[in-house]
Amino acid sequence: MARTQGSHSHVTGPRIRQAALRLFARHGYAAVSMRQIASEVGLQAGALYNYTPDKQALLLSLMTGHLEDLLARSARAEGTGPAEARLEAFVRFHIAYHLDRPDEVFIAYMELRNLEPDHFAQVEALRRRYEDRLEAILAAGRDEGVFDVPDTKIATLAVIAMLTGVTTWYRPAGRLSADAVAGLYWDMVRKTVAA
Amino acid sequence: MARTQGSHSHVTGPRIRQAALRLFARHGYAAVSMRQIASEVGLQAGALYNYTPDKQALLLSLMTGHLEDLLARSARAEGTGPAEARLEAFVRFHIAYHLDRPDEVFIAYMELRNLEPDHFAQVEALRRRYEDRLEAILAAGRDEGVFDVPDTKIATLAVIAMLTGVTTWYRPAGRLSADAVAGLYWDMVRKTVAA
DNA sequence: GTCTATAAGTCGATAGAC
DNA sequence: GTCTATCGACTTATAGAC
Repeated sequence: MARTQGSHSHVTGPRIRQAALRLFARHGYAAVSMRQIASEVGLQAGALYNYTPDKQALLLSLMTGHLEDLLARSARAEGTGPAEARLEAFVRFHIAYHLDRPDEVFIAYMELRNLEPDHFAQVEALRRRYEDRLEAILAAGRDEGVFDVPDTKIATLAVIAMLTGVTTWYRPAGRLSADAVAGLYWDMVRKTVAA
Repeated sequence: MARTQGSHSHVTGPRIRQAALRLFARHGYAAVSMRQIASEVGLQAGALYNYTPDKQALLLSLMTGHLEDLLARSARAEGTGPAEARLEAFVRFHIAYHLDRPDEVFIAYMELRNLEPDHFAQVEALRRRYEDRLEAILAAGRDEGVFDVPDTKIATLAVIAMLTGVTTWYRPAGRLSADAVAGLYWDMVRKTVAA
């Protein structure tokens, strides 16, 4: 039974992260001020510094949090079957996850250039690990003889770019459901790598 | 024989645009100040306003200039043959053009959210016209019976996303030439839409 | 066409009261 | 933990001298 304190740090922290995420995605990291974030949460700007050492650390934390979650969940979704089954699971997972978290996906890609060099390297390493998961599937399928992929690295980047592109146009109220979209993309990916 | 004037407006204007393009692509529109652009060209900030009414107009002009050039050149590259030949021409043109102008491509996509609503609509209309060119090719191929494309709109967006993705990883000094990359992508696109 | 100077406001971050 | 107040630096854009 934790004693009720005058503070709300356990709820304020997440609310700050959520507000920052939304504003960064909408207007861009450089265009959003700490005062705007604070105002969104109902605080004064100075109070934010109880939760983050500075604005840059807030951005970094949003990006690494997203990519670590992406990695952990993709591993669970992928399973251990034959390459084609793992590829289908990867495609359907990737689309569902990305359509569910458009803001996270957006800043993890668009705000890379606002990261200081050390932080950029950290984020790039996580992204690279995700790409490597897909490349391993393509290489396995080629070895099994079910995929024809002349260059697994290029094919990996091409497939990820194609799939991630859904976030630029998909709207929940649009003519296709997320599942229908995933089905169409899986058809295209399957043909792209088919032997 | 135009009289030599004390001014250099015919050369200063393009140099300002070039500096702005490079800086916007590198650091983002919101993170770049007019002073930085001026300094890059060897001017004081105030002098920039002889060439653009404000910072926003400079960004808009860079984006529309790029997209209008893209549209005009793609029309010439595409030709009038059968659908598969036009698709191959489109793919090879798109990759060559994008690898040649990474900064223009980057800001035309990344800085959309820094456009005022009217300007955003203007840029989106140009982008849409480019997408429509590809969709027309896919629809023609389906009618000819050489392509199997269940949803031409989705296929259009998927192919463009896949192709444009090259700009995020391609480096001229890398292991593959631009032509080799275009060949690999053409193989993948061909399979993606194949009947 | 470019300069200097300036207006009028915003920025990130900190200090200290409560 | 949050507030108010503030520092010093920076911002876009304009005015007027040359």
